[in-house]
Parts: sequence; C-alpha cells; structure tokens
Amino acid sequence: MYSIGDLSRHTGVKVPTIRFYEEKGLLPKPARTAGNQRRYDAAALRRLQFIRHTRDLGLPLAEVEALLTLEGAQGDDLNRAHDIAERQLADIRDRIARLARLEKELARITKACDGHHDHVCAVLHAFGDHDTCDGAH
Amino acid sequence: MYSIGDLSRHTGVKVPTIRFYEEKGLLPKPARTAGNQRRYDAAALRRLQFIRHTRDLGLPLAEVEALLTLEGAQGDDLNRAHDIAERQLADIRDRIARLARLEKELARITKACDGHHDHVCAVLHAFGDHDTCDGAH
DNA sequence: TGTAATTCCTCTAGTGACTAGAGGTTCAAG
DNA sequence: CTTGAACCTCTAGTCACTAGAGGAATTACA
Repeated sequence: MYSIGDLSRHTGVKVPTIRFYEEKGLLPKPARTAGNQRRYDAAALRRLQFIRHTRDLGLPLAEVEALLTLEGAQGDDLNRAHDIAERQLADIRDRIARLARLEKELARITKACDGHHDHVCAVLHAFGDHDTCDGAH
Repeated sequence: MYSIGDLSRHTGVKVPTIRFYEEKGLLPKPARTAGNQRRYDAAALRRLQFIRHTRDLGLPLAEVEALLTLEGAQGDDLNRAHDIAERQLADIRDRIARLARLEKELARITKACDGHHDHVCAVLHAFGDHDTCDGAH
C-alpha cells in the first residue's frame, strides 16, 4: 500500500494533482486509513503512470479518460484507441510545423536588431510589423 | 474612427478579447460615442496589431506588456526588447525539440498497433509503458 | 420616418489543468 | 512520547480567453 506521497514519488505527479485527478474521476477513490489518509494499491500506481505518460504526450484529460475506459476493450473499441493516437500524432506534427515558422520569424527579428542599438530598435518595429513575415499566421 | 467590430475585423482579434485587453491595461481606454460605444483611432489599431503579432509568436501577455512599455525607449531598454525576443526564440526551439521527441514516440505507438487488432491493442499497452520510450520525459 | 437586424454594452461564470495557501489532523521515527 | 513531516479539506488564484444573459445603441433598408 502506497501513501499519496509514495505515489507522487513513483510517478512524478504532484500530490495536489493526484487529488485533482481523483476529483475528476480519472483515478478511483482509494482506500483510507482509520485516520482518513489515502492508501493506494499497485493498480492505482499503474493507472497513474498511464495518465502521466499520456499527459506527457500531450493528450487532454478528456482523451486520457477515453483511453482509460478502453482498457480491456475488444473489436471496434480497439480501433478507437488507435484513432486517438493517430489524431494526436497529426496534431503534434501540426504544432511542430507552426512552431518552426515562428522560429524562423523570431530569428529574423532578433537579427534585425543586432549591432545597431542607436536610436530606435528594430525589434520593436519587427514585432509590430506582420507584413514582413514569411509565414502567414 | 473604428468600432470595436471594425478593429476585430482588421486584426482578427475577437471582440470580447479586445475588451479583455483593455481591462488588462494593454489597450488604453478608447473614446466613447454618446451611446457609450467604443471608438478607436489608428494608433489603437496599430497597438492591437502589435499585440496580436506578439501573441501569435507565443509571448505571454506579461511580456507583450513589457514590450509595449518599451516603445520609444532608448539605450539599455532597447537591449531589453532584444532579450525578450531571444528568450522567446530559445523557448520555441526548446518546445520544438520536445515535440519532436513526442512525435517519434507516438509514431512508434501507432505503428505498434497496425495490422493486428486481434485481442489486446498494443496502443493501450504502449501508452502505459514508459520504459520502451527512447526519449526521457 | 419606422422598423428590423445587427452590433454593441456590462456583468457573471466557465474552460483546462493545475497550483498555492490556510488551518487543522495523522503518521512515523527516534 | 514527542516532534516534525506528511497528510486532510476547502477556497481561491493562474492564464488567456470564451460563452451567455439581458438589455441598449446603431445601421440599413423600405
């Protein structure tokens, strides 16, 4: 049996966050000691690790919950898990592409300023000036 | 003179968001008609475009505000604008690197499932299994 | 000029995913 | 048996908006 602090140390999820997950129904309500403190079993630990991992992968809690209900699923439900993963992959690729565009533009902006801090900084101008952007956003 | 809706159409910033920016002090309180509706001038439009652009670049409102107060600044203050841009560039590069790791792992997960939806989907297993990740998070 | 559609106003509350703090109780080590 | 760490509940705050209620002003057209 683990205390909430044990669970936190094992998973890297902070104590208040574990309680938050319980409140949201992502973790089942655990057993309690006579003094009302939470005590978890190995299944709870695995479940929390699953949540941690999927959150790290960027899935919103609603999708994490959807995946959790698919545990032990069969047939079409399995495809659903697959779909969630693929959707998330597409989303991440999209985010990477957009960030790459922003990177390019910020690099341009910082370079615009290097060397000549005389009177008016080009950074401020470049930040305000959307027209000179390569990428559209 | 622009109405709040005009400003919204010109900048792509939604009407309630413009009011929100005003409340936060990012936009000065505009003139009002006899009927209490907001009327903006060209300076307000430029300022909102600046905010829009910097927000698109991922800067939090606090940094946007810092940049706005640097308008017309001189000397060391100009370097400060430059610093903000560089910090943001470093941050974006970091985010890209982390997303790239996640992309790799999600690609692995979706592939683990392709082809054999017989009994237990490998996606669910892979989501829960952090040990087989290449990247650490 | 009348009226109807659209836009605007303020205000409150909700979102996601936590985080922080107050004020108090229980547990574990020495 | 004491002390200090870890635990409890509850409320409120964060960020950057977004949604909705209920009502007033403006604009377009007949």
